[in-house]
Amino acid sequence: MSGAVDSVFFHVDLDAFYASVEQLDNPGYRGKPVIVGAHPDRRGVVAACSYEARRYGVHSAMPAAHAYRRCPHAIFVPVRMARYRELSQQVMAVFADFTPNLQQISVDEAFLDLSGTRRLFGSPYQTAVRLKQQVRTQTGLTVTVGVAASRYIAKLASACSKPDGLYVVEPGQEDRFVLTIKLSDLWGIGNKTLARLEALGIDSVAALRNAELPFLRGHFGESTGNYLHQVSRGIDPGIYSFEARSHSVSSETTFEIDVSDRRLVERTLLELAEHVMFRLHETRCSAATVTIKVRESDFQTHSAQRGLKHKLSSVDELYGVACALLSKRWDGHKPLRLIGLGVSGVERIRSGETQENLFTDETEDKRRKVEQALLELRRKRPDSVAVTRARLLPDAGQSRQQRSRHRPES
DNA sequence: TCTGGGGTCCTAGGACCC
DNA sequence: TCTGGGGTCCTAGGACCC
Repeated sequence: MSGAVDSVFFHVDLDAFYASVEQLDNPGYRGKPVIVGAHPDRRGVVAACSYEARRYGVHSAMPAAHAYRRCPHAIFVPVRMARYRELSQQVMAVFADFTPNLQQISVDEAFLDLSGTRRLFGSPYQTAVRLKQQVRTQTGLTVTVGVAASRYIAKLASACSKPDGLYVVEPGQEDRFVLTIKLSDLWGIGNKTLARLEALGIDSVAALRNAELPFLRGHFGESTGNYLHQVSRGIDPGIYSFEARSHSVSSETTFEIDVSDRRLVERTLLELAEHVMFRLHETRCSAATVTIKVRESDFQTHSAQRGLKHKLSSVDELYGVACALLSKRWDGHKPLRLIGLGVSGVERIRSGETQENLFTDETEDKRRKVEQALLELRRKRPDSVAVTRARLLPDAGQSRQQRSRHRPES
């Protein structure tokens, strides 16, 4: 498999992606501070911002109200995820012209395995220059490319040369390269770990490298200890595997004002159940573990989870489990800031798997068909209110018992 | 300053079994 | 009686990333 050919990985990152798309689509925004995310009057944070906004100290994950104080003349725009996905696909298509070994890890970044392409494309540097040009001419966007013999180092290399950058770490230089990186810029070291490291007198990559492995394992556990030991030496800890395993699907809502009205909380939970279940149907997946999450006014967050003996088959079932879990974690009075619902252990429904196996109950089977029809209808007419369940409409003042007997309309 | 939404992975304790 | 030790599964919470 390997051996003769040196590995070459690109990590390619779209610069200030959401904000750049807004500037691309709205020429009037170019050269100005653009902040994508929540409206400053409302609860929420900055999802992305242009480099012009960063000069005022604005950064992603900052509360929108805070960003407004720092940069009141900025252009605040909401997230347009569908548009970003569209452009993301165009960019990924450009990448695919360079290699079939393409690993997209989020909407705005990807790893490209370009091992063994030297004769075809020239040096990795030349290839990266051409890649940047092609993205720019075909989409109008700029990217930063990090090049290295491993994914982890390639990712660090792109991170330290943004925006519109290109950085090549030559093979064999990895351990020297990581010494130039700030400890806080190592991927996988967040604020908490940083603070704990500093409390131990470790405030640089060099200091981290001097720490013994048993010491790190003792303080941070086996996994994180190994991780810190490896990355401080420029060794790829191997976190980006291709393995297809079960995953999770979730949806959550932060209320504009904290809510203690049980009916409103349950109605929101039902909306979340619909959303999660539709996404499962859409991808022909199923799941058997349900988790709810509540966040109280003081930001204390709790969750409750239950594994089921069978795969979930309907919104009503998911909603039923969610309500049961909710009463475990919420007394029905304390104001809630957020409610969330998720499923895990999500797997593709195998094509050979008959519906009889999956849904023994005939009613369940029927219910699922209705739900799939609803999904289709929504896909064709996304704004359609007609197909919204009666329960979701305002003033659906039914008792919970009535609700549980309620069937999806057909 | 007042903290989104969508994910992944890890840890730790308790239950349960042999 | 006075009680080991290991393994696995489940659940809750936390750290981190984009």
